[in-house]
Amino acid sequence: MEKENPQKEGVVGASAAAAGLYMKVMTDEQMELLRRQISVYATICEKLAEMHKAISAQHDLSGMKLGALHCDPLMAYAGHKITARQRWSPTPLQLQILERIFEEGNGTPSKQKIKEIISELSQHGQISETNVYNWFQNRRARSKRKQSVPAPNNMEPEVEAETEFRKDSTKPEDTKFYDNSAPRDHDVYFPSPEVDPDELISWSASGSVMELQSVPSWGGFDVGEL
Amino acid sequence: MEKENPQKEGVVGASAAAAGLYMKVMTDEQMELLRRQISVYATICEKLAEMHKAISAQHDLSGMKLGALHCDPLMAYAGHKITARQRWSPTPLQLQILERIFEEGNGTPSKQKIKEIISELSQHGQISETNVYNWFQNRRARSKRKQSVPAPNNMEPEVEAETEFRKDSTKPEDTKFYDNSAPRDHDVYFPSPEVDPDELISWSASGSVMELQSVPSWGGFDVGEL
DNA sequence: GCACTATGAATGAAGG
DNA sequence: CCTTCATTCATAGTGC
Repeated sequence: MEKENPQKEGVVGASAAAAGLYMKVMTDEQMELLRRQISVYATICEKLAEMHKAISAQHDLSGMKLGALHCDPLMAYAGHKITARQRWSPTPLQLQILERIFEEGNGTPSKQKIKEIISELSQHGQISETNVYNWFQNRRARSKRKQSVPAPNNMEPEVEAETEFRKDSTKPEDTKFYDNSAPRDHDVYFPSPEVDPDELISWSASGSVMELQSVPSWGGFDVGEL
Repeated sequence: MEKENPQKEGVVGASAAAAGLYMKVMTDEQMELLRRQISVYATICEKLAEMHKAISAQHDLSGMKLGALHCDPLMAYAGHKITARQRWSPTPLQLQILERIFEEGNGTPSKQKIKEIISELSQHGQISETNVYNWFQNRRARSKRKQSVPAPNNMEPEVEAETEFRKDSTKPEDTKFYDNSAPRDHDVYFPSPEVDPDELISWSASGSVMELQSVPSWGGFDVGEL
């Protein structure tokens, strides 16, 4: 309730930036893409969980009906939970394709194009033309707003006390910035759960998990701790 | 404090975008996003390690409790509290102003109004246009709903169990793509729709975790430029 | 501590 | 295209 310390946050951010702690170049698009990718990762993880459960079940009972029973919590993914969702939502794969097409500079979603896209996307799940159309519309509008970040010429020497205001102005259109109540600085990047490094080493040695995507930018972070 | 005209920034941003090369230092916002994502990543790693361990152990001991124990948290990984990501919350003062504006019959929060509101609210704490926008949107939707709900008398008994119990609160942030997609093939995120437990065992035994799935989409990760 | 609630935020869809 | 609505997700705060 006492989150009335916006100014402070701004100062902190400024000092941190000045320290060169997180000076990274990355566009919003890239950020978004990264987010999507990791999202896929999360999904995969869940899927793995399901598999694991299946394996476990296999050891006990070889019955096939176990599928429904054991994966009950995960049935959400399996699909049809009683009634169909009223709202369409792209599957990760579809999303991938859509993103790709979107980035291809094919800014104009023409009817013809949509038809093609549809035929491709329908391979990965149910989809309709309106879905695609809407998606592109929304995507475009969104990315338009996303473009509002620190303007380049903001790198003026005077970055002192004015920082908070500058921040405000740097994200005019859309800022899902949740400072306001961020007394702590950005020292803690991620929780780094109590994972035994040994375990991680075991699998990381046999199969390179983390490297598969090879996100160079991550090098700037303490990912090595993982 | 309108000395900072958001519009000005917008123009600047536009020109930068027009240049087609909007390289910029990461904002706190971006930083937050990235941190969060990495957090998820870290969590996933942990879970993967656990699972791997569980599976390995299972080969030796027939005890199922181990597997179950490890599996549960895996599915519930969604609980990822990740890092402290504070979402914006209006300060009491801001809230007052917002409420007042809302009651003023200013039911339609147009872009221009938002800008005005912003410049006023920013004096009392960090805030962005999106925050204001969302606030009004939510506010309106909420009051609208509150009105229709208290009259269930005439309402037809919606026997839809569709509203599933979301109390499980263990929903991953990425479950947005529930289903709705493929009754016939929901291999959405995975190359193989119906995964054979046998295959899983094979890879789990070999140790290479990520290779098995060979997520095609990931190959397209266009972050090479990053 | 876990479950519930309130609410900020994301996004698909519709309207103009 | 741009704006708006509706639905849903995620999380912070709160009560058991």
